Amino acid sequence: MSDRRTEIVKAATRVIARRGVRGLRVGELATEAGVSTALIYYHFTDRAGILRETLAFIGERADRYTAEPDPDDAARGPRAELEQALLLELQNSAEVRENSTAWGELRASAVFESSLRDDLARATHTWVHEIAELLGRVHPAGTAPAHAASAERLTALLEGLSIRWLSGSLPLDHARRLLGEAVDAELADCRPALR
Amino acid sequence: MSDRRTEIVKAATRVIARRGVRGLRVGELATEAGVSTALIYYHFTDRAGILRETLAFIGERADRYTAEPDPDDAARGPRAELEQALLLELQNSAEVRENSTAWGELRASAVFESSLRDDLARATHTWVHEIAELLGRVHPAGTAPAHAASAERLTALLEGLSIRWLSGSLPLDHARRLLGEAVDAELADCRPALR
DNA sequence: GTCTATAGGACGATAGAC
DNA sequence: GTCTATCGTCCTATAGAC
Repeated sequence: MSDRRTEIVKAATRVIARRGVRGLRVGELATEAGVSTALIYYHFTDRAGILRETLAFIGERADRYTAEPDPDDAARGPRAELEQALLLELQNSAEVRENSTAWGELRASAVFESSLRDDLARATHTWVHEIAELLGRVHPAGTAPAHAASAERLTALLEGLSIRWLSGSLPLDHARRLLGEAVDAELADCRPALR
Repeated sequence: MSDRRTEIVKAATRVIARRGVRGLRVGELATEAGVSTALIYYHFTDRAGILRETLAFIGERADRYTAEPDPDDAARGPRAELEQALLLELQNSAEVRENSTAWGELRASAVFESSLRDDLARATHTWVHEIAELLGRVHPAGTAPAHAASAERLTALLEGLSIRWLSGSLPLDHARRLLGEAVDAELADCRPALR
């Protein structure tokens, strides 16, 4: 991918984080990227093309967060790695906030645009799988299906807490605490056995 | 409120469930309601006015679901009432699906439109409070703060599972099972005591 | 590859008759 | 209260020069 294309995709991520997928205007994207609207159509054919590539970029970047743990966390063991992989997405840094916002928008848009659903389901599945694997390393006694279910609950909870945070219904530190407690509960493994 | 206004608000709920808050077109709403666009502006001033009243309607209707339990569930005790209050929102009936979709859109829109945030936070708080109260009746041994935290986790999880379902990343029966297990886990109360 | 300029259409909102 | 008709704006997409 050429540098220009990459620049435009990154600019699109910023605009989506600011205005939403459905608030993205090609003109505003052009200004953000410092190019003309015509150049954007030259590279991406149409608005749907911009969205498709940008959402793929967001999915990959979100994946990288969990797939490539911080070496410090890795050194502190799988438990720390797990907590970090989840809590990392509840942080008030510009990049994380941008990614969470864009990911939430991707999710919300897919409800009405079926063309996004396959990519989204795939990205979700990959993410859940990575968390399930971490759970397996923290808690080798548990079964694989139990870890899969825990991972699904934790990631869905994270998405729910994240959008509450971003929509102003839940302070960030409160969201982080709730998620931390949920991780503890999933690891406590005192729930009735597999149904 | 006049009959016509109510009709239009209900039509707007259907259009929002079909196209999203940001996909709502006044012309399409007019067709759906069987009136002219001019009449809509006569009743609601502008597009924002339509949205404001419709989102208030959605909030109230969602609230009614949990606030007015099915008499059968109430008779089977608070535990059944709690499970129903939560699982009720994961159902493939037209009305529930419509409400879940519209609620999710309201949530997602509030990330970018601060004018919606106050109403949304209030509605969320009311909902969490009702669930916390049910938890207190199921599990009188627990403390109020613990019930509040459980209610926040369960409702946030429900929102996360709901949008995964609606966006095609999670089958409905799977979502229902994950939520049921989470309810069991919150009631098992084996997590480390209040932090 | 990148620009300026603009065509063409969609949409929010209003005017004015009834 | 309700309609038909339309205005003005914003936005996607393209034409054509460099």
